[in-house]
Amino acid sequence: MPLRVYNTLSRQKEDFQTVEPGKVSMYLCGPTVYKPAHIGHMVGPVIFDTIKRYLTYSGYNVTWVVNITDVDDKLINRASEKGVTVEALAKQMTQDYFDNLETMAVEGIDHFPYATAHIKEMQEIIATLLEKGYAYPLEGDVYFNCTKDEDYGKLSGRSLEQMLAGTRAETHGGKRHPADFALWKGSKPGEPAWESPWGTGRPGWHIECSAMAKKILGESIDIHGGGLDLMFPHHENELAQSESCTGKPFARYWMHNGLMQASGAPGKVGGGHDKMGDKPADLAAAKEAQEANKLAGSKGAASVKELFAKHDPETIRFFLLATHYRSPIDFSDDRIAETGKALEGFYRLFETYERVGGHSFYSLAVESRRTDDPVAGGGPAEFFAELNEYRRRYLESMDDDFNTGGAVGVLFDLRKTLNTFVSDHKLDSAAADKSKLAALTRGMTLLKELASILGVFRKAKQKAVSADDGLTDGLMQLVIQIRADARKNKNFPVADLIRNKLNELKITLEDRTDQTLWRRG
RNA sequence: GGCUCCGUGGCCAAGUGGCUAAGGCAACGGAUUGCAAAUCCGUCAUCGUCGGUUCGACUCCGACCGGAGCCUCCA
Repeated sequence: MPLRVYNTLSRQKEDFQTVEPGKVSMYLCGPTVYKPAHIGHMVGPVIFDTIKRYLTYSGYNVTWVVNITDVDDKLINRASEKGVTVEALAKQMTQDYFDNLETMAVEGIDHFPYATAHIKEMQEIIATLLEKGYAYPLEGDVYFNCTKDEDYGKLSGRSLEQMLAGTRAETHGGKRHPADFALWKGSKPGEPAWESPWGTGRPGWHIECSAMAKKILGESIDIHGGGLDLMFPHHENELAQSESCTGKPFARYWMHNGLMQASGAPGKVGGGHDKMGDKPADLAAAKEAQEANKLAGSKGAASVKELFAKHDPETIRFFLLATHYRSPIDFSDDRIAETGKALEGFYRLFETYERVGGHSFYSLAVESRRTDDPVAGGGPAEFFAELNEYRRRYLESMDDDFNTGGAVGVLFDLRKTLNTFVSDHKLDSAAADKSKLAALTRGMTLLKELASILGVFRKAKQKAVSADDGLTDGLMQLVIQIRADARKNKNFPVADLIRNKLNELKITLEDRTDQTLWRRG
């Protein structure tokens, strides 16, 4: 079955066909670097990182661009609030963003173009648009002429008439149509500014992406991604500018990820308000309620760094991928903690494998490209049949518009099968039939291969390293030894006392047939 | 008011015009264990409501109810 991708433009899944065979160009709208990233900012990168991993696995050569918006009203305002230069703030926040991406195992981004480094390219597009009559200057600004663009609104499904009806005040008096948006803004004193044929100023928001995508990826790209909130006006405008400029389709597939929502956010009164409607009072109340629901204004807005202190980044990544990318996700600590529990079983399996197989799960070498060769090896045929079925189901899910939620389910099935294999063949004991080991290794390798596509289980988790670690381990071995003696002598009250006290210290003991294991938590 | 979208077991969540509607968390029963832990086996849904289309719908259409996002430079 071929890969199918949901295209916002057509509102349906389409067969995936690239502009150039074998190559994929992908553009994702990046952050405005004015404050530390919150979890919502990680959703797009994690999802598109996974998409890139899967496309690469499927044999495509992918080039992925994420822009950095380092000139913008919010940035200017915040810099002046904090008394630092726009440049310094942007640099600091960009670094924060990069750090977070690394922590989240987002590794596939090939280019991070900066808006301020592409002013010339933006001006070229604006000049072309002016030349073709798609733009007009107005008092030091330059506006895009929506009326001139016949299919304006095709991405978000809005018509100019509808927008006319829905628009309220605050539009620049001289604009020809309220929907017209700024390509170039004349600058006020003290703001970052560049020379231009239309006076000193800075670019409008939308033009950046058009210019950088065009420069790095070309006039027609394969995938343009972003949060659902960017569909209108940002993507709509980007699309309008780019296509009006080049006369070519800008992006084949527009992909929008669902937004993270803070569940249980204060003021989540939902429902009671008739949206933006009638009376000004209601309007204010509705707006307030809406603000409260926004991630940025609620407890979910804790910076990702704060979140990393509470949850393993791998758990967070898994949590994001357990739901379909187009669905909204309710964020809450409990939910992530639940995902953490679900992952425990995998880590336990990896430990078991290391004990049984003699080497680390993480050191297994996996296929980096998709192959049609059946998973095979010496051992029970039913076992291999199951492995093949899991791989088929996994790939089928991913081929269906990157259904990571379905793929995650397969991972859990595979885990169960591997655990069953270990327990059926008593591999986790001294009397293990070592000939079954190769089969287990093949299964573990498949698990690693499939998990790698999601960008999880790729590296051993960093253990909390501290100066006393050697001491702790030594002490634990001593305690375990003492308890083993007690158990041997049927002195269970002492053995249980030790175990219970350790539990209170958040240490869990696991008595196996030939040894006792311990772990924190 | 306009434009998108969603409503699956206690919670989260995948999915399909027709075999027994994935999986996770929680719960319960059992195996295992000195007792636990871990693991395994088993139990746990008719898919918001009402109509319609169809031989047949949870899956298509309509209405209604409930929820979300956007229309106002949040990813």
